[in-house]
Amino acid sequence: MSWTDERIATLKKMWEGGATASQIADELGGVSRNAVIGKAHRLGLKSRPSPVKANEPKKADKAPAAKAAPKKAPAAPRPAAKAADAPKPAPAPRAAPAGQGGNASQPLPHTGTDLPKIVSVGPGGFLRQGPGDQQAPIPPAPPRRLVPAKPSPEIADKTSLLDLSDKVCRWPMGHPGEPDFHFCGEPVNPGFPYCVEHCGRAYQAQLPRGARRPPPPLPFGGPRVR
DNA sequence: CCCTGATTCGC
DNA sequence: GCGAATCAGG
Repeated sequence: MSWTDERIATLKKMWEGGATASQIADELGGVSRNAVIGKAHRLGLKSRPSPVKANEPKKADKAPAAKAAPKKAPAAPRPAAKAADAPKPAPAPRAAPAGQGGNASQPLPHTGTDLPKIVSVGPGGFLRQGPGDQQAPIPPAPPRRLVPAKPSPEIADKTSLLDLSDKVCRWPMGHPGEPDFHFCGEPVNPGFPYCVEHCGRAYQAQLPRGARRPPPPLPFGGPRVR
C-alpha cells in the first residue's frame, strides 16, 4: 500500500482527532501501526499524548541477552533529535478556550488544529467535515458556551454518504469503513449541519463551573469496540 | 502480558 | 520515503 493523498489525509484527521496509531492503521488497512507512526512523524505531526514520554534520559542500559540478534549497532551514542524541538505548551485539551466570563463563544470558527473537528472518514477514505470547516452560521446567540460532544448510537437510520446533502443531518453513526456506517439523515436544524437532536449532542450548553465534565474526544464515530 | 508512541536504520 | 525492529513507558 502506498500513501496516497487520501490516505495521508485520513491519517492526519484521525491522528489529530485523537485516534491511536493502531486504530488508524486498522482503519486504513494494509499498513501496520508502525507505518502509521512513521508516516505521522514524516508528515511532521507528532507528539500528542503519548504514554511513553515525560522521562529524562537515563544512564541505565539494557542487557538483551535472550533477545534476538539486534540489528542495531550501538557503537556510537545517538543524539536525540528532539533536542531542537520548539518548546510546545501543554497539549491542548479537546475543547477549552479561555473566556469564561459568561460570554458566549461559537464552536464553529475553529481555525487551528488543536480543537476537535467533527470529522468522519468514509470507507473510501474521503472525509466528512464538520462545522468548523464548512458553514459558519451563528444564528441565535448561544445561551452558553457550546462544546463538542461525541455521538452515540441511538437511532437506526440508514443514510449513506450518497444521501448526504446540506439539508440532512450529517451526524455519523457507527464506524467509518464498516458496512453499517451511515449518517443520521434527518432534516437539519437550520444553520447547523445536524438535526435538532444531534445539535443537542454536538453543542451542549456549558454547565456551571464545577459541575462540568471533560468533553470526550473522538469526534469521528467513537472508539472502536472490536 | 497487553497497550501506547518514539526512534532508529536498512531498504 | 517507507516501515519493521526496537525502545521505553503505562
